[in-house]
Amino acid sequence: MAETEASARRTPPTIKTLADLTGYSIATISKALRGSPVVAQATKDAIFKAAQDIGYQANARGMALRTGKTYQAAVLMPVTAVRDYEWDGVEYTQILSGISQALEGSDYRISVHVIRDTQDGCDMARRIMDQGLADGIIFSGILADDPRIDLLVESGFPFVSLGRCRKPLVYAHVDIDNEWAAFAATERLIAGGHRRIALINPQRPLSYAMDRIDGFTRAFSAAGLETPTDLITEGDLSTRFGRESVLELLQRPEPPTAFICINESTTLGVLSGLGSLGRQVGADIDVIAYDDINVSAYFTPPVTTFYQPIEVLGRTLGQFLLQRMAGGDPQMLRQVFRPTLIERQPDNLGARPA
Amino acid sequence: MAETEASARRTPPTIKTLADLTGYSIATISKALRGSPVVAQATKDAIFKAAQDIGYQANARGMALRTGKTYQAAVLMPVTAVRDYEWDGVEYTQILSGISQALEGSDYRISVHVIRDTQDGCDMARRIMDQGLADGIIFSGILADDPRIDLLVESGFPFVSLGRCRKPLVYAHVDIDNEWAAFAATERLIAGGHRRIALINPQRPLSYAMDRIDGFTRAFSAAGLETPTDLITEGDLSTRFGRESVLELLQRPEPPTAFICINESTTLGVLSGLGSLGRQVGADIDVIAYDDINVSAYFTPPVTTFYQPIEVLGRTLGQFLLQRMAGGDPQMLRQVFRPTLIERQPDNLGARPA
DNA sequence: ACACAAAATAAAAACGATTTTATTTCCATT
DNA sequence: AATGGAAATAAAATCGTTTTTATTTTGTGT
Repeated sequence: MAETEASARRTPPTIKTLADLTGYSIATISKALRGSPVVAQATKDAIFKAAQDIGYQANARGMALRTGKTYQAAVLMPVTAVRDYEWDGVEYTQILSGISQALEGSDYRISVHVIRDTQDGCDMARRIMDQGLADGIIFSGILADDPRIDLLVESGFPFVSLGRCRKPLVYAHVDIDNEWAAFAATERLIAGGHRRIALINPQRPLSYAMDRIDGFTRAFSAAGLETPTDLITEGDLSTRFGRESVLELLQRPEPPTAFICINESTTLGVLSGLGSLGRQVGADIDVIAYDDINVSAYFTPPVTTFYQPIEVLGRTLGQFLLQRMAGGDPQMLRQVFRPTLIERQPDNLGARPA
Repeated sequence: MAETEASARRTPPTIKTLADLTGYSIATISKALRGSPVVAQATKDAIFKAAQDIGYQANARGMALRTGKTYQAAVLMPVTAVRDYEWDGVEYTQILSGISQALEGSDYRISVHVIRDTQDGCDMARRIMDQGLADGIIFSGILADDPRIDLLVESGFPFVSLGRCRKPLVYAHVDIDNEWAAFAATERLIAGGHRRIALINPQRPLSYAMDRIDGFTRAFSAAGLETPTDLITEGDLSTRFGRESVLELLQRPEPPTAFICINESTTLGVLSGLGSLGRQVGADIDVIAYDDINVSAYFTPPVTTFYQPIEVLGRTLGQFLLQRMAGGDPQMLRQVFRPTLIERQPDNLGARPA
C-alpha cells in the first residue's frame, strides 16, 4: 500500500506545468523566473506566486543542457596512497565545510574528486574542463611548478588554489604565509638560544615546502648564523614520518635541540619519538608546530603553535570561486593568511644553552 | 596569442558530429555506443572507431536530461557546529577516499553535501530525491530512530547508511559491530580486575551510542556484576569532551579505574586529562580505545585499541551503493565489521586490584 | 482615429542525448 | 515474381530549460 502510494508520486512540476496553470507561455515563465526586465511586473508577481504555490523547482538538468552550466564546484581532494599508518588529509573535512559555507545560498553544489597525485590532479582538471563536469575548480597541494595552474590559467577556466606556485602568474588563490611562519618560528627558537634547529618539512616539490625553507633560512641569516640545512627533513606529512625523523636526527653526532613541525600529524609523531627516547619537551628540547586543526593543546605536553583556522581558508576559497565564476578579476582574488602564535609551554626558551 | 588560441577551442564533438562523420543517423550512433543488439556488428565497430578517433565523450547533461539519471552519488557529510576546539570528522576524508575507490571505473561521481544536524540531513535527502540531484545517497551518523532512513526506505530511493537504526527495516548498510566491540573491551577490563569502568560515549540518540551501552552492560551482566551506569558520559566526540570527562570523573568519590573511549579524538582528550592529573596510563589506570584512523600508536603511551580501517567501510559503502543503484536487493547489501584488537600496552591488566 | 513605436507575450529553435516509431533493405518462402 | 517478415537504419519525438525570433497588445503623438 505505502509503496504503491510512494511510487505513484506524480512527476514534479515543470515550467510547462506553470505555463498551463497561469496561461502564459513557457518563454514568459522562464523569463519571469529569471527576473528578466522584459516581462511586466504584474505578470512576474503572478508567476512567482504560482511557482511558490506548486513548489516549482527548476530542473537542473534541463538548465544545464541549455546553458552549459553545471552549477557544480569541483574540489580536488588529495588522498595519498593508502598506507596503514596514515593520519592524512584530516583537515580536508574542514576545508570542505568552509567551502560549503561559502556556497550556501548560491545555486552551486560541491563535487569532490579524489586524486592520488599531481598527475592525477592534472588529468582530472582537464577532464572537468573538457567534459564540462563543473563550472569551477578548487585544489590544493600546489607544487612550486604546478602543471594544473599553467593549464587552467591558460584556458581561463575559473579556479582557486589553496597555495601558490612560484611562477609569476595571476590567478585566484588563498594561502598561508609559510615563509613568514617559518621565519617567525625559527627566529623565536634562535632567540631562545637554539642553534641546532630541525625543520620537519614536506617534500620539496611542494611550493610551501620551499617557502618554509626560505623562512627558516632567512631567520638564520638575519641572526648572522649559518642555516643547519642538514637538519631539514623531507617526507610525507604522516605521523610516522615525524616519529622517524626524530629517532634519526637525535642519534646524530650533532643532534638538534629544537624541532619545527609542519602540521599536527608530524607533531604527534615527533612527540611520540621524543617520548620514547625519554626526552622532555620544554625541558631539554623545544617544539614549535604548525597547527591545522587546533588539537595541539591536548598533546602532552601542549605544544606552542602557529594556528590558522582552516575553515576560514575554506570559506575564502569558496567565496573566491563564486566571484571567479561570476567573472571576477583574479587579480583581486588573492589572500595570504598569517597564522597566529599560540604559546602553550611556559616560555622558557633561552634559558638553556644551545 | 596563446589566449586567443585557447579561447578559439572548437566545441567538443557531439553525437551529431559522429553522425555526419560516419554517415549514420544519430539514433544509430546512440544505440551503437550503448551496445544495443539491434545495430549490426560491423556498424558498431565503425562507429566505435570513429568515436575513438575524434575523442568523443558523451555529454553528461544531455544524457542526464533524457534519462533522468545524474550519475552522481551524494554523500551527506556531517560537520558539527563550528567550535574552536574541534577535531571532528577527521575520518571523513578516508570515507570519501574509500567511496571514491569503489566508484572508480563506474560513471558515477561524488557530490558532497555538508549537513549540520539530522534535520538538515533529512531536508537534504528530500531535496536530493525531489530535485533529482543524485541517483543515490550515502550518509552516516544514524540515530536509533532516524527519519532519513524512514523517508528513504519508504520512497525506495537507493541509499546506503554507515550505521544502522534500531527499527527492523530492510535497507543497505555498513556498520561496525559496536555492541560487540564495547562488550569485548569491557570484558577485557573486567578480566583485568577493573570494576569501575568509565564509558566515554557519544550522545544517546545516536544508534551506536546505544549499541555500545548494550555491549558495556552485557559484559557486566555476563560477569555477574552490576553495570556502573554512573560512569557513562555522553557528549560530542571532541577532544575537549574526552578531557573534561576525565577531569570530572576522577574527582568523584568513587572514581573509575579504567576508560573506554569511543574514538581517537576523545582518547587524546582522555590522555591529556590523565596527564594533567599526573595519572599514569598502564600503571594506575587503563584505557582502551576505538581507533578510527590508526594514530593511537603514537599517543603517549600508545593505547590499546579496537581498530577498523575506515577506508574499508568507505569502499564497501561505495560498492553497495553501486549495486543498489543498479537495482540490487538491499537485503543482500548489509555488512557489519568487527574491529580487531590491537594490544599496545604491556598487557598487565588484572595485576592491580579494582 | 491612425499610424508607429514600444512593451508584452507567444512561438519556435536550440542544447545533446535516448527512445519510440517509421522506413528501407535483404532474404527466404510460396 | 510477389509476399512476408526480420534485420538494419533513419526519422521524429522527447526530456526541461533558455534564447532567439515573431507576433500581438498597448500607449503615444498627431
